Amino acid sequence: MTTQVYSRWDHLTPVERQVLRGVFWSGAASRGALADTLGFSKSRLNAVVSNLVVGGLLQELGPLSSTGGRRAEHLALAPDLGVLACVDLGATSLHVALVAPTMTVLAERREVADVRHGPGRVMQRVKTLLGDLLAEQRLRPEDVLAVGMGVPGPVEVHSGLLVSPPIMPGWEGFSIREDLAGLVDAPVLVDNDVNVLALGELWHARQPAGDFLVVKVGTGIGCGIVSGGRIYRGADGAAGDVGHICVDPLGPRCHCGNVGCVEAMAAGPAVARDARRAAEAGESERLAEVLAETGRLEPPDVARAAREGDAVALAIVQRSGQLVGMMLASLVNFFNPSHIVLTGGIVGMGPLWLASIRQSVYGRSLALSTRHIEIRPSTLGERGGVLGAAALGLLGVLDRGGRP
Amino acid sequence: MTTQVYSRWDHLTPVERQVLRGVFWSGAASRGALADTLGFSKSRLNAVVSNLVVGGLLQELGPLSSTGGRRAEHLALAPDLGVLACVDLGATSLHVALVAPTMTVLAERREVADVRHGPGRVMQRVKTLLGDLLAEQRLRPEDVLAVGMGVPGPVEVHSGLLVSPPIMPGWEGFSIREDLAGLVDAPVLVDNDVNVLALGELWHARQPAGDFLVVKVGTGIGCGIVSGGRIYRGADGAAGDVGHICVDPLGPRCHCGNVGCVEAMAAGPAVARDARRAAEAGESERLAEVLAETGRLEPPDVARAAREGDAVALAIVQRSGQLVGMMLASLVNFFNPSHIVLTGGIVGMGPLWLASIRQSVYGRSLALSTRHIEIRPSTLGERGGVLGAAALGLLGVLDRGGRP
DNA sequence: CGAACTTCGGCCCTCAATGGGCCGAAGTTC
DNA sequence: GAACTTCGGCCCATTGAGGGCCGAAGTTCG
Repeated sequence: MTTQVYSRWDHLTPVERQVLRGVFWSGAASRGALADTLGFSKSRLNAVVSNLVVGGLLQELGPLSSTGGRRAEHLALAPDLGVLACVDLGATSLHVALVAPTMTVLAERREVADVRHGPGRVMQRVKTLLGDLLAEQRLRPEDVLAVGMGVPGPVEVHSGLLVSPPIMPGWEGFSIREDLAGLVDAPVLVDNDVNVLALGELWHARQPAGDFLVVKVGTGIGCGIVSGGRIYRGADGAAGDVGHICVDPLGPRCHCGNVGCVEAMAAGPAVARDARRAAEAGESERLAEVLAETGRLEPPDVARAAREGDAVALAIVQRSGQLVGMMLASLVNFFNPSHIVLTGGIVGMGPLWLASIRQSVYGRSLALSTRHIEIRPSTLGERGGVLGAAALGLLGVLDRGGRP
Repeated sequence: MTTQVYSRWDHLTPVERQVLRGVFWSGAASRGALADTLGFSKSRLNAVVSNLVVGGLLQELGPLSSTGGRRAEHLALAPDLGVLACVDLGATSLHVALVAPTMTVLAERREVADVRHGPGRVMQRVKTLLGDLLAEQRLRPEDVLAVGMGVPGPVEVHSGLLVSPPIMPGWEGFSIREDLAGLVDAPVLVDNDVNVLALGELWHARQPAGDFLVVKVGTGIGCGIVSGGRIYRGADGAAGDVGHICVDPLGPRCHCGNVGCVEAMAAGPAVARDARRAAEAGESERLAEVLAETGRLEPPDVARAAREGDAVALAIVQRSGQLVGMMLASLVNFFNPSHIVLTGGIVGMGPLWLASIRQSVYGRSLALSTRHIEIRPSTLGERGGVLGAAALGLLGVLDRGGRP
């Protein structure tokens, strides 16, 4: 496995890419199923597949279970193709992983980070961690097939440049692609973190189809949009910036300059702020205790207090859910998604918060169809980011040969 | 031109359909331009085109202007293919037209209608008007290539059935397709009126691409969504139902059961209601005069009073614009459209209303990109509906052979 | 005013790829 | 154990795609 790997991907024909995408999406694919899915004749498909098997891009994993006749051969992306280097950068966290083309996490590192420290310090950690993981897996930089990375701000996907990230001062115009070029000689795909999460959910659904939303509520609030099975980025790549949707014309002023932004009223910092205020004002003994004992009061602490019966904490949790739900109700009426996936640190607040969101959304969704919309936490959990980044990197190579 | 026309369309190959779609979208197309657009070699394209010309589906309209060498032949859809029967049904209006495949309106009728009279009475008028127009143009029912129709409520596009239309009692489950089957033996394509308007705008932009919104403000408020150059309908076909987005948690109760719906506070009836209230309360002499003189007080009347300096009328117009703008601001943050097209009766209120909308949207759009979003009235004017319906019918035939 | 250059459309010919048919292998259901 | 299904591999005729070439029609120079 040398640099030839990269060039091998680079010289794939469009049809070969199409077949590999088919294998990626279908998961456990046989030749027959692929031919049906892609609308190929079995001759054509077989010609392409055998070529890819010989070339080492596809592997046969033995027979699948029978459906009444001879068992089909299980096709999968070859693991010795290389690995996907995946980075999930949050506002306050960094998650780096190596993922096989079969979407298995081979190794990972998670640590606290702060994007406000600027690209220099953060990217240094990214490179160090990636290097450590590669060494741990006895892999060389040439073995990296593609790099996928999610960042907590808008990205000009084509160039991979960050554009005016409000919570990422100092990153404006920074080229992650260029920065990582020294580490690995592979395509670098960068996108907004919610888009990356949405891609992860899309992969998890095992089909490049559907219309749904992935909403991340943490330090800020963002939304990944899947329309027709594809990530929707909007006319300028700024779609999904829902944190500054107004949910209360009489609400408090947000740092963006407007009033009543949902992010300023219901995201993590707002919950923490309200809880601290209640604790300090003596409105809630329970919250005051936690603050005194631990010195901090984070959303999960507030949720715990609410579950344990603290009325003030419960009101704060419900208020947050209600406001997020109001925003989501607008989106549901407009976009009519089949479901909404919730992620981000604040989802750790648990079922009370979720119930408030649901109540708020269902109460404001009038159409029969939208009344049954499913609102659930991500099943991918904390690995959603790196898995999405893996899908981003892999699809970047399969869609366009890594040229974003 | 007999029923063979329909069967001729029905037996087109996918490639032929693709070329015809290319001609439809490009407007004034030459062979070379088409080959480039579609990614065909000139041999391939020429083979298909000559076939279509011989078959009478395409026509050559003489040479285009030169670009430095021999002039290209102007290709267009043949007008003797048949006509598109187009119906634009509003909540209170009916617009029927015959349109040539080249998107020229051949004949039209417009009249007042009320969908609440139920499908029987309304569809009778539709059929009568279509029959009149056909007779006037000396066309037979067999000459109708397809029927396109927009209705003011959600439609299950595949079956052509109306689903739970709030302002269309009695239409639930009514099949327009079946109803019109007796009149013409051609594909019948039915969609929500805003989706039809969006299709009209898409055609007017001369390219099946882009991400934008078409917002209709009249009796209700609806929104047609164009995503990636295609009409986006959502998971259940209910997307764009923005009339019941909440813009004021303390607002008045809407007939839908919630409070603060933008439709209940800013659409035509709300403006009329506020104006009448102000007139009757003696707050505005000007409005009271109009009401006394004409016995009515419609949004355009209010706008006229505002332009003539009436402060109360101005406040009503601005309030409506402000509320619509607040809703649009949410959509802009979420969807990041390149522009927003406004249609519907209330657009007749003019520049004062538009200015309020713009001010409200720009004030709440924080991203640099979304600050420059263009908000403008439809350039298609009152014909937007039937032109969109024509595009719906024609594309229905070109996309899927009329099988919706 | 004419020669050189461009652009366009039609035609032909070669080459490749596509799809269908056929067969043997491997399982399942009686 | 026989009949039926399903799958993969192979072959081969046929189609259809692409490139090249030429003539026609215009434009831009000298």
